[in-house]
Amino acid sequence: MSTDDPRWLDEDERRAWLGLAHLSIQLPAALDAQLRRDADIGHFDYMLMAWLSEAEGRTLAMSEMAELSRSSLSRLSHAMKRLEARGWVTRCPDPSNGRVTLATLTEAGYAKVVESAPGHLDAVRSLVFDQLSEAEVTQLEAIAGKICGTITHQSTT
Amino acid sequence: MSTDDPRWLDEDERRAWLGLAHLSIQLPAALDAQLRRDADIGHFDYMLMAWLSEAEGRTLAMSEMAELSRSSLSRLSHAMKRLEARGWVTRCPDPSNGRVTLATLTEAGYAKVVESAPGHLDAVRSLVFDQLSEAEVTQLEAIAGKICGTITHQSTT
DNA sequence: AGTCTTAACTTGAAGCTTCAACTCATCCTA
DNA sequence: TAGGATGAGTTGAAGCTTCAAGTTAAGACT
Repeated sequence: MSTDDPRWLDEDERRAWLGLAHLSIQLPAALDAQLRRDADIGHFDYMLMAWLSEAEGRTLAMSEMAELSRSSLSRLSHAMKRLEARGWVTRCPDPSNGRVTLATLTEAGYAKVVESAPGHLDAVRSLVFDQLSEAEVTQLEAIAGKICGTITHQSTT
Repeated sequence: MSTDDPRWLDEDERRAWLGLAHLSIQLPAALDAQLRRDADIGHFDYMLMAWLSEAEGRTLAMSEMAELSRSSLSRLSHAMKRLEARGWVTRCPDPSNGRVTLATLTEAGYAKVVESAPGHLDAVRSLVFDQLSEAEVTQLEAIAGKICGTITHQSTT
């Protein structure tokens, strides 16, 4: 793939790259820290429960969750084992398709989400959206969409 | 911090948030995968060597590297131990200040960076900058800068 | 029916990160 | 100048993620 004379980044690109690199380290770390400190749960695990809480019957198939959370099935499976051990979700085989596993949020799990959502939302607001203009929010969506779209395409190709 | 009636995200914000969340999962994973596959090294470890390769005398203090890479000293220390074991860096106490440790890239380490840089650069180009207009590059820098600035401030405050 | 392949997970080990505790050096202050 | 505080870094254990291998179920082919 690489040529003998790669096109290096120009000054603008370099600065943007540094910014993006820092962003993708610091933002997840900050959100994770908030949730761990205030709710004793990691960001990934929280997101899983949040997805479940919004789903029909608070239930989703493992593979649906893997897509939503952009994670491997393996990572998801380990995470769900943790959540199951804490009594926040249950898993059972889908009666209509034996190789699908359905995960359901328990009452306790739902309560946990409801309890920790405001603090998390505050963090997202104050770190991200309070800092950006409306225009920047739109730009951010476009930029993220383009990059993620490319990644998804490249790995399937 | 959280009020009883948090301000939820509106539709635009929600989409932007989803995009940003996916971006900060997928982009690091994609870059890490490229480097691991093509150069048998992780993205974080690679970045450390890249920083060193650009520094005066290919040498930096551990704490300088921690700032540059936005990582904890602990994470850095473990990573440097890996790189040291592979013969790519050396560490020694700063003669002029006994509590500073200076890390230096070895010849082998420099060669490793030179060898793997083009492939990594290609990935960054094709995933990020080939997808964005000049305007978007500028926007990205501004957006990332604002968010990271806030995070840095909040944790020091 | 019997075998082959693929899909949807699960598991255990290895690797990386985080956290808390510790060491050692330097600075400050009385 | 002794004693405490702070700064820089290391270490080991615990937790999380990734990777490779294994399991079970559903189609597909013969």
